[in-house]
Amino acid sequence: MKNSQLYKGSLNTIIMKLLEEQGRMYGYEITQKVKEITKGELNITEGALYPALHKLEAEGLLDVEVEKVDNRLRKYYKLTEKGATETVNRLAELEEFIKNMQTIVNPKLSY
Amino acid sequence: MKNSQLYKGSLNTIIMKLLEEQGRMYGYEITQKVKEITKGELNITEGALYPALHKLEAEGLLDVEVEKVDNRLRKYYKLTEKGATETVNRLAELEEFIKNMQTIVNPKLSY
DNA sequence: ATATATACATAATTTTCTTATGCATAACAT
DNA sequence: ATGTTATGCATAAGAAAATTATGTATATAT
Repeated sequence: MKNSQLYKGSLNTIIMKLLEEQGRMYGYEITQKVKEITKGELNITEGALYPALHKLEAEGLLDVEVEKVDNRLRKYYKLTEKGATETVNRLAELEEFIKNMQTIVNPKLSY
Repeated sequence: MKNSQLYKGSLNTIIMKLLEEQGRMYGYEITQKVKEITKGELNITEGALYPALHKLEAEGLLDVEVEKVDNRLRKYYKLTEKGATETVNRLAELEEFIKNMQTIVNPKLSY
């Protein structure tokens, strides 16, 4: 990812959320999309991304379609049915996580 | 921590924030405080906490004072000057992280 | 020609956590 | 009195997830 180790553990959720929103994406596209959304702050490294995609596929949460565009290979990923269900859970967990972290950072705002 | 791996990488920031706020705390107290703040959702395990405290101390970010209370040992930790400075940076990173994650989860709300 | 962008992949290592275990005292319930 | 829960620290083995460093290959811009 980047310097801040806070992103550790959030990569799978990020991937799944983007796929839920975009329908289907290929690896490189995901890295660019995240960079764009976070204004360059979060850079997903290939060494983290590709193994993560492979694992999600192995778990049956993603499906792959290989296509050749401009003579270059692209592997398009999309959520399976199981993956879509799981995404809902992960996003709920993420919201809880964010809420908890905000409570820790700013205890005065939570009541 | 708990089930959700999202908390990976956030333990150091949590410890430092609490110490900034509370002045000084001992390990067990930190686990209880976090449990209380998050209404039982986040349980810091000893296997994660103590090595983290030792590392922060080794990095010169924390100081320790050992005290005996009720015939039981307590190791009170507090931020060093270096630790206090670093805490400011880590909290800024945390706020950026939260903002970025919220943007990813809910892109419509960011403009 | 050379660098940058696009597009995938994996291997070695590091970081961080979980799980399991160990020691010891205090408080509480039966 | 005896067992369980709470308090308080610690470390070791293993798993999970990342970083860093490579490797391959095509396209595009300078």
